[in-house]
Amino acid sequence: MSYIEKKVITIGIVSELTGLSERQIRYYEERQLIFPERTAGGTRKYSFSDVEKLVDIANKMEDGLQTFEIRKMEKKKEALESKERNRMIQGQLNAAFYKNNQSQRGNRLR
Amino acid sequence: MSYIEKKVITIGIVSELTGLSERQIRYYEERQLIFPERTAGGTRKYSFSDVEKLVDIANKMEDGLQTFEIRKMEKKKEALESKERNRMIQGQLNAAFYKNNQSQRGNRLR
DNA sequence: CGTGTAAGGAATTCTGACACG
DNA sequence: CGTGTAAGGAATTCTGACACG
Repeated sequence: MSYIEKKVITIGIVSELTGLSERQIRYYEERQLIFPERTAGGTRKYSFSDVEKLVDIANKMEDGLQTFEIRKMEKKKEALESKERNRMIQGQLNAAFYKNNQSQRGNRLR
Repeated sequence: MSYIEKKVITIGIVSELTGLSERQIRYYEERQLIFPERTAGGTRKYSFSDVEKLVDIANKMEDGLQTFEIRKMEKKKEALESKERNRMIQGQLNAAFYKNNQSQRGNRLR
């Protein structure tokens, strides 16, 4: 896993990095917009990726969006990405199948 | 500045990431092997780069090196890098000077 | 709905010191 | 020299609640 995804930053630092209050950051978690991990003691840990997402959320909030709308946009984006992944896997399968077919045919010709 | 250099990780997390005790991590700072930043309240903040350096230090300590030896190796490495930087800058200057000379000569020939 | 705040408690971190080998 | 540990205090974070609009 790359550094950008590693959950290692505590909420105070995230607050400084994003300019958001800790209250806001916790609230966006309550609304299922971000998903920090926890230490054994219960302290939240965020990744740089989370920080980026929070900045994005902050921008959308400024645009007057509500948390549930941002949540929806997020889910839609994930659905698109999942579809794209499937399309690529399908492409690989097709390519492999085609290649396999070609070699089968070659065998038959000899 | 890239994420890897940003000082955002507290000592507890660094301890988990490196497997070193907090005591060890603080001691290596005392011996000038790492240089965390501080929050306004005085809490140490480390970067992923620091984490990597700590793992490297841990390996060297296992090899029986003493902190001052590791410190020396570090300084030597920095000196080499500085030299290399200078060499590259000199190279760029030479190239620019040569190019300038060529165009000067071209002007003279016409 | 989204955010500030005061409250009380728990987890985290800090420093300086003593101990051991 | 390098590290563990107990001590006391300060900074940080946590939750649940009340407030406002």
